[in-house]
Amino acid sequence: MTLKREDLSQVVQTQIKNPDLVERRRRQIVEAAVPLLVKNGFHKTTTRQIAKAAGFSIGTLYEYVACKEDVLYLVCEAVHDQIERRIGDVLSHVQKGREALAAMVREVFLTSHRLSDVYLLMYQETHALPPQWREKVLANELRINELIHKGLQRIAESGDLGDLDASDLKLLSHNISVMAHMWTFRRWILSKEFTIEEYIARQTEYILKMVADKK
Amino acid sequence: MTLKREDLSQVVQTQIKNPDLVERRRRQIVEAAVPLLVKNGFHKTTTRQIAKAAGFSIGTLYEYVACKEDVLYLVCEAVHDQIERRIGDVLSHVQKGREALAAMVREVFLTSHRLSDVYLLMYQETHALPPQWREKVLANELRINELIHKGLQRIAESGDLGDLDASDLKLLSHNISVMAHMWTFRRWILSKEFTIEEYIARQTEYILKMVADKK
DNA sequence: TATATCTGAGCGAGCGCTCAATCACTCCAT
DNA sequence: ATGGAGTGATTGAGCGCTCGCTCAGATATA
Repeated sequence: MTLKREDLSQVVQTQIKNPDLVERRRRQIVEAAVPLLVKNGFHKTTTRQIAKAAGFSIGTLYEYVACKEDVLYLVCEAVHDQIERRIGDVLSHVQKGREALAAMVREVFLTSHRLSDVYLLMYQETHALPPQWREKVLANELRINELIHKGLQRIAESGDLGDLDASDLKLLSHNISVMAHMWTFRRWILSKEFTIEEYIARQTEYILKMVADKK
Repeated sequence: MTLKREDLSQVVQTQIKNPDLVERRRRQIVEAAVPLLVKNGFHKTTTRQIAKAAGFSIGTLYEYVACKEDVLYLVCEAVHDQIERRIGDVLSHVQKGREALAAMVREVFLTSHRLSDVYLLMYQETHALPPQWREKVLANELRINELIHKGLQRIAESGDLGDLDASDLKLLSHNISVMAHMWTFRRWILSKEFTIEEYIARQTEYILKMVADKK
């Protein structure tokens, strides 16, 4: 579910009348901001830098954004949007059984891998957001987890995953998310031992063990 | 292994002659800084606030610390120190077999739980440190993981954990760490479903499955 | 002409850090 | 005993600078 224009403008204020322009400029802002934020962090990145990288003046930046935090929020929204779409796609044609689980895990891990820079950024800088938006970002994270959870449920219904109750499935979905994020946080050490593919293969084995029958 | 006075003063500069005083004042600084940093983050916390909370003036603060980042570094050192000591203690009289593993896991999780505020802080603010010290902090994190790894090795040697090769044990130790940290990052949602004890119990089960024999 | 959008010099607040002055304490010459 | 010189530690007003944000005017568009 993409965040619609009206939703956005309710949250992030602007004086500009043309909604298409707002959307276009905000995309520019996000695209310009991401590499800067990833490289220097939120606090060391200046609004002037962002404006310059986006190709217009600070004055203009502040026509599309009410404060610096808005930029971070727009970035978070955009990223979660992208993640949700990717994982949602894979889940939409999910099979049954253990191979399906493996496929889902693979996609979650790869998505996390591809977006690891921004993911790290989000983990580190979310707390710089005003409370209201921090909650929105957390809710987004939760929605992604809900996708994984749904996938697990559907796979579990097919029967060959061992007897797992509802809260098992919930906890397992978080475990999968976090094991995926682990590559983001610990790549500096893990990549000395494994490639991303090896990492996925190993972790998939462990996940399959976790969902196996009790002895 | 506690950081010795000489080691510290090599890293964090000071003009003060009396080493005991340096140690005492720095303890004060850390104790005063932690709650402020946890609550407001590194960038929103002022050096004046820290000095005031520690009970002396900014001037004095800067006699024991060369820059604001030093404070964060001292905090990280202190926390890692504490974690390492706790986990080290438990591992020093570790038994054999699966109960030993459960006991170790329990301690790692509880330690992570007790220090979750500061742990979150470290994850979020480490990148504000100068590169040289960020590396030192990462190295500390690695040393803690090494402890868990050693524990796993010793337990695995007793034989009833399934056939795990060296890199299995390494990856598993990271999994244990990260599952412990998960409680820090996702307490806001996990605690709706589980108490910390329930969480530990469930995750221990999963971990035991992960180290079990292949079918 | 009227409206929408863009510009960037400049404002003002806040913050890290300094340093001249002060205080506290020791020790020795008287 | 005591004055005072020397040393180490503390103080906090204030400097210098950065950065988020504004707004009066310029520019484009219809």
